[in-house]
Amino acid sequence: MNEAAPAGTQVVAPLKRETFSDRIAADLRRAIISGEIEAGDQLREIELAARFGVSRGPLREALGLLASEGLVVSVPYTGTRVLKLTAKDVREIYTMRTCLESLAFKEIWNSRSEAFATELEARHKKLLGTQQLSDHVASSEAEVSLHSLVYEFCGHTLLHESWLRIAGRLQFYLAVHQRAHGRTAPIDDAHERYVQLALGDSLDRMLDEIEAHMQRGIVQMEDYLDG
Amino acid sequence: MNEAAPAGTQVVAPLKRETFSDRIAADLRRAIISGEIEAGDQLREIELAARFGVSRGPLREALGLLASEGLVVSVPYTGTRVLKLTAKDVREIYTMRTCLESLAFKEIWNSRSEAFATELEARHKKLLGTQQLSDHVASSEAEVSLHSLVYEFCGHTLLHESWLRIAGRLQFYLAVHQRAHGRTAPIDDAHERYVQLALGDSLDRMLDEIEAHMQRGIVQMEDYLDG
DNA sequence: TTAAATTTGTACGTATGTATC
DNA sequence: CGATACATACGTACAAATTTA
Repeated sequence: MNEAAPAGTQVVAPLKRETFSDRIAADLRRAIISGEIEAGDQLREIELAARFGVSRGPLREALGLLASEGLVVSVPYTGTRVLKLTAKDVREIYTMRTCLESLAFKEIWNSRSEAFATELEARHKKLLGTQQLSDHVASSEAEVSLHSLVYEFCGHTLLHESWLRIAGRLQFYLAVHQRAHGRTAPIDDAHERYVQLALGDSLDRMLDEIEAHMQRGIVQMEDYLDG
Repeated sequence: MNEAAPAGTQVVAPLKRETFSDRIAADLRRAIISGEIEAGDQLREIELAARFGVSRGPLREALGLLASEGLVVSVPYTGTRVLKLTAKDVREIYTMRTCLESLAFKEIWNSRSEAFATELEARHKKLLGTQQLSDHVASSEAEVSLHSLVYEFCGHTLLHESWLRIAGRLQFYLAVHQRAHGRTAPIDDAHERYVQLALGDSLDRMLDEIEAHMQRGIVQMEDYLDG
């Protein structure tokens, strides 16, 4: 997850050299989401340390980061494995999202800026682009990025932090789901109405849309499991 | 090669399932909440490693855990410091709680068990006990424990996980606040109505109570900052 | 600019828990 | 049940990178 600075909020701080752990965590995250490392696979410290050209210290640190995001599961003295999502997990992600995203829109509603609107439409456009290219990874990333915007702009640090913690799992699910589906997105554009209402003038209708949007996500998942 | 066991490693006690990191994280958490280590203090790795009789490895792991709970803040190459709560932080904790706890009660409402009721009253009783003893740490722990119950019973793993991530910060704030106040609790029992409605038959009234309960917490904090 | 303090990363050895034969 | 292989957990010492004074 990139800590995208909102448009207009120029980061003054000189780019700090990221630590090895951060770089490795990012690489591993990408490998997991892209499916290069499959769900349930064991992550061996020595093997990965060699692969990334670092020692076990930073690598363990990176695994710890991914574990705190829930993307991998560590059991003391036994090992670390890539998360295997269950239907219950996905359902929980969606009910959680409904809760968090509703709060985010309540917080931001009366202070939505021009930059917010511009960036929202930009990310929507980007999402539509990736969907046509059938790039599962880019598409899932774009979808998460679109929904991230409200958290980035709402000014609620703790809420944003909580979102980042489940965003990785969501993107993981989206990528897996889309790969299994063989297509990159729902047939119709599920985000057209979302963007429109987010920039509209009725908070209540937006909150209803969030609820409905998430409900559609759950139904889609359950249909996939049955079919 | 070590010919004899170095002085620092007399920890020959048989390892239980708990790793060193977990034990140290728990010890540090307690030290921070109790005020033994003050807000803003720097946590030096070698110093702490010596204090707990472990090497840097497990200690860094423990710091990573606390950082993921938000109780300490790490900056690469500069150090790790104990969280210093701002008024905004506390406000965010309470709005977040409103959001999460409402969801928890919605989830559990139609499946509240007898065990849930029993345990809720037990924890309420325990809270009242600690408040009379003027034990700030125990009191803050008991209050967090009371509110934890619904998350433990609602069956929503992700929600419970999200709660645990902010529970530490909440307890930290409660302990600090109560120490500064010189008393352990609000003058009236703020949880009487909470428990009563949680076991009642109106979800809507419970949700209203959660909102009001959190609002009281915010007001109390702001009064304290002004006075 | 230099120097000190601290964190970060590397290397290798030992200890311990888990799993499997 | 025991032996063994394997991976993680932990210890120590040293080198490198970064920030601060």
